[in-house]
Amino acid sequence: MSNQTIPLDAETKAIEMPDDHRDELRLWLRLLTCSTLIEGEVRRRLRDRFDVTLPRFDLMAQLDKVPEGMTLSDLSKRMMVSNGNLTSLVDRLVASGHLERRVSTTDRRAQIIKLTPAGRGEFRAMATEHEAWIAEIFGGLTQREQKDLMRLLAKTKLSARNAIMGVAP
Amino acid sequence: MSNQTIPLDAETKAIEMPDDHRDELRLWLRLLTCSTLIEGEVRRRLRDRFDVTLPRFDLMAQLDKVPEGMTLSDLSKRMMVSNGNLTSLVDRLVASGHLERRVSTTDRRAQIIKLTPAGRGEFRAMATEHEAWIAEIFGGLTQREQKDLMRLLAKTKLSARNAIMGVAP
DNA sequence: CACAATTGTTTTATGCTTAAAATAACTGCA
DNA sequence: TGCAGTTATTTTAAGCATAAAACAATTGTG
Repeated sequence: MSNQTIPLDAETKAIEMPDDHRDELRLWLRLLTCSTLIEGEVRRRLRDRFDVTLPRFDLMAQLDKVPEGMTLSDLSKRMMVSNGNLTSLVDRLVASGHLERRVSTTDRRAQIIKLTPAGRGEFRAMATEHEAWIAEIFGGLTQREQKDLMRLLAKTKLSARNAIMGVAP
Repeated sequence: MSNQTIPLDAETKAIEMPDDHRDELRLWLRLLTCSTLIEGEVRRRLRDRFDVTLPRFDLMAQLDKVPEGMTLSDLSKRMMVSNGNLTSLVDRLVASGHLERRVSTTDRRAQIIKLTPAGRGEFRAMATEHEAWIAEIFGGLTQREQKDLMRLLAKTKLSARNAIMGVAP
């Protein structure tokens, strides 16, 4: 398809370079670094403070938003993880008393998963601290910068989705 | 520590809200969504086009930058993964002929890992396509927007590092 | 030299993640 | 009704990831 870039080094742009995509690559690596850095710190704190993993926290966060609960399939769509993944995750959270599952009355294949009162209480406590951690982590940015970043990330998300889904021509 | 501004923008702010960090939370979730979305697509394409996983690609990318190779410890620092993690990853890539390991001449504990010529050739081919994918994914942003995003992410990285390490007072 | 501390790597136990295959229940329709 | 196709979930096999423990070799210091 494309002619590849001839990797002359950093400052030598005098010579022509048909497809230079290194700026985008740097941008992606920086985005990934930020994400990895923050995610790692959140994992660490959840573990140290509450002895909980991020996947379990995320799962409870989804359920907290929907008090009546939802099926495993709904949950897997919302969390953007595979269905099989959730089976064992939910199992463990049921075993620890955070979640409750009951078979749907209208569809015997499906199960409705929801937080137990205890699970909800525990989650809320964690969520409050979690929110403060995130505020601390982004504290070096001004309101204005946060707003700009938000906008640029929204645009990035759209751009990525188009590249992934294939943009309708 | 800091008194935060009370963001009076949305509709629900008549009632008092002592610590509202929801904007930062939204920002973090958006950053994470972008990162997850792009990473997932890169994984998918690496797998479909080259039958290689992202961790293996990343490992080879690090080694491609240093032709003389490096120790497992150096590699784990650069890749920000645990040492034990690399053991099996390197094993597999040695088995498939992409990597070569030899015991250091100066330190009998250490091993120098490097790409084989075949491994390097294969990696270069993958890297070229990979770079084009990333350019495609970020293609919806103007040069200006990319530059702004780069700057804001640099600042985010700094801010996060400060929160993590504990900023020197 | 001796030996404590450090450094480089592997092993172990545990958990998350996926894709693909298997199982079970539901739905639409001839 | 019967049955093909779809949908909900679980199982399986493989890989990635970590922390902590174990081991081995090196370094620094009295």
